[in-house]
Amino acid sequence: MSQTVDRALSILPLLAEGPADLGQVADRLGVHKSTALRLLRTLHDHGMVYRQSDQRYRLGARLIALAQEAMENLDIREIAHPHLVRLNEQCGHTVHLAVYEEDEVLYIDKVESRYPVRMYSRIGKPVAITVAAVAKLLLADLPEHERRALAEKLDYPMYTARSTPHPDAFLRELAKVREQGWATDLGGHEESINCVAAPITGADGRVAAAMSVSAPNVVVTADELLTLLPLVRRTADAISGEYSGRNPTKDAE
Amino acid sequence: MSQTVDRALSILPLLAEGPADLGQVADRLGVHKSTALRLLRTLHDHGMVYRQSDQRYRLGARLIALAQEAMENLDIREIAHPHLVRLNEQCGHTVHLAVYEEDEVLYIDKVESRYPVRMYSRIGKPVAITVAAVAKLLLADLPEHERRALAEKLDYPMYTARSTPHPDAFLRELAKVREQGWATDLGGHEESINCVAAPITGADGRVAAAMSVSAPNVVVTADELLTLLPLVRRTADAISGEYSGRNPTKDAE
DNA sequence: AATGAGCGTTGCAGTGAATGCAACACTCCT
DNA sequence: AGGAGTGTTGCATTCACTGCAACGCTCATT
Repeated sequence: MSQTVDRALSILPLLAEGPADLGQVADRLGVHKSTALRLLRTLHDHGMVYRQSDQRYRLGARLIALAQEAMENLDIREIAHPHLVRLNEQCGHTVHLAVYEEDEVLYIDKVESRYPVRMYSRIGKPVAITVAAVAKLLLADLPEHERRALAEKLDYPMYTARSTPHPDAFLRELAKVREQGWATDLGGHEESINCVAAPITGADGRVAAAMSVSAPNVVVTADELLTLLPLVRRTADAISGEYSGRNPTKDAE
Repeated sequence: MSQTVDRALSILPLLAEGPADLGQVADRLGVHKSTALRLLRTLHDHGMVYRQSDQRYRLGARLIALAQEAMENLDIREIAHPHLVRLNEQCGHTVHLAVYEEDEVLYIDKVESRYPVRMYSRIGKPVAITVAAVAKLLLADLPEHERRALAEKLDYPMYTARSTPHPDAFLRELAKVREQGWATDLGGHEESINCVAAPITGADGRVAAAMSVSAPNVVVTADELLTLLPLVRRTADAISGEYSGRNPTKDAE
């Protein structure tokens, strides 16, 4: 809506790919160098971009700090964290918490596996939306038309042979997930990694977040992992209860 | 420099404090509601802010994702991480990695203590700049005038009785740190937590990052923690060597 | 039901802020 | 020295942003 701001903000994802100099930024924005310079200067004043010693620009520290605050303000995270830790203590595997927002699913918390073999993922990283178990739960709860529209719009990268190949398959999977109230990803993202996930619901019954337990084949088989499902669901329900205010929040934890 | 962008970016820290509605944003920016609306819309289109169900705005998922990418692009982090993990395995305490950028010091990596008592800190969070051991190292390396200017500009919150009280004390501490090549924080941020830190230098000899080991009194005394100093310095030097390209980067780790 | 307050939203006219240009400063090659 | 490639600045033009005022909507209140 606002041309100037639009252009300025377009610079950020561009720099996220890697540092760029003034000319490159101007080119990719399709504006004159001087225009790009002034936009970058404004971003710089706000700490959103940083000028490194070779004069090129990259994303700045303030951006990271802001994102940090943004995450801390997500109160579901606060509530869920101790539960995730407890679950991790019980099963030993990696535990994730994710939320959906505007066509993206994001990990917002993680408790690392206690086993030496860990999976790669990072808090703040967008999830592989077409295959991740948590993504399925979050998308399955969208209103019908929104879900369809999103499914059509997405890319369906074939991470592995078991990745969701196309919108139809995805929508069928979502229907199933919606039906059963939990989800899995059995090697759909990385060949040797399986996940089981359960939804966390708010006071209105909508799915507010999703959590999962992930483990590589070398540690437990998919079948063994599935035996954890009741535990995962109980944990998710406990978080739901607290989040929706059914259980009074306990100060001492 | 650019009014519109300036205003738009000013909205972000404002929302970082917590969700706000249109009127509040407009007031705090000192602009008309319609102006604020259009700025927010643009931010929204870029996923930088999110409109929650009660219509209020908060920071959005894209911001978090961008910050994530920004951190992954910091190659010093990539290089340092395995060293930090190894150090953690050796001593068991919390290990931090921090960088300085435009008047701020930011934690960019962290390996959690293996002891049950952990300290609070988060990747991406700005460091308590006047007391943290890593901050001292990073600031001690600034050019004289810049260091003075910054020292004058900072706030000096008295987190504890041992916090740095004022610019003079801070500058003296920085001089000492610069001299000895390592730094400590003995209860200056939290009464019961001590840190030892060492600098990581780049090819040009400047301090590019700093790392620290932190532990609460209940686990080890300050004196015991200080015995780890040689180990911390060796680790920092190893990272420095790799970062500055003196040691060829080993693919197999 | 009707009233009104408190929001967010939209069209519009005026104007000031952003734009692109061209000239300049600077560094790094050859 | 010359020249190519940067980033930077001043300036005139104009177009995009602004503030206003009117509208629509939801919620309380009577």
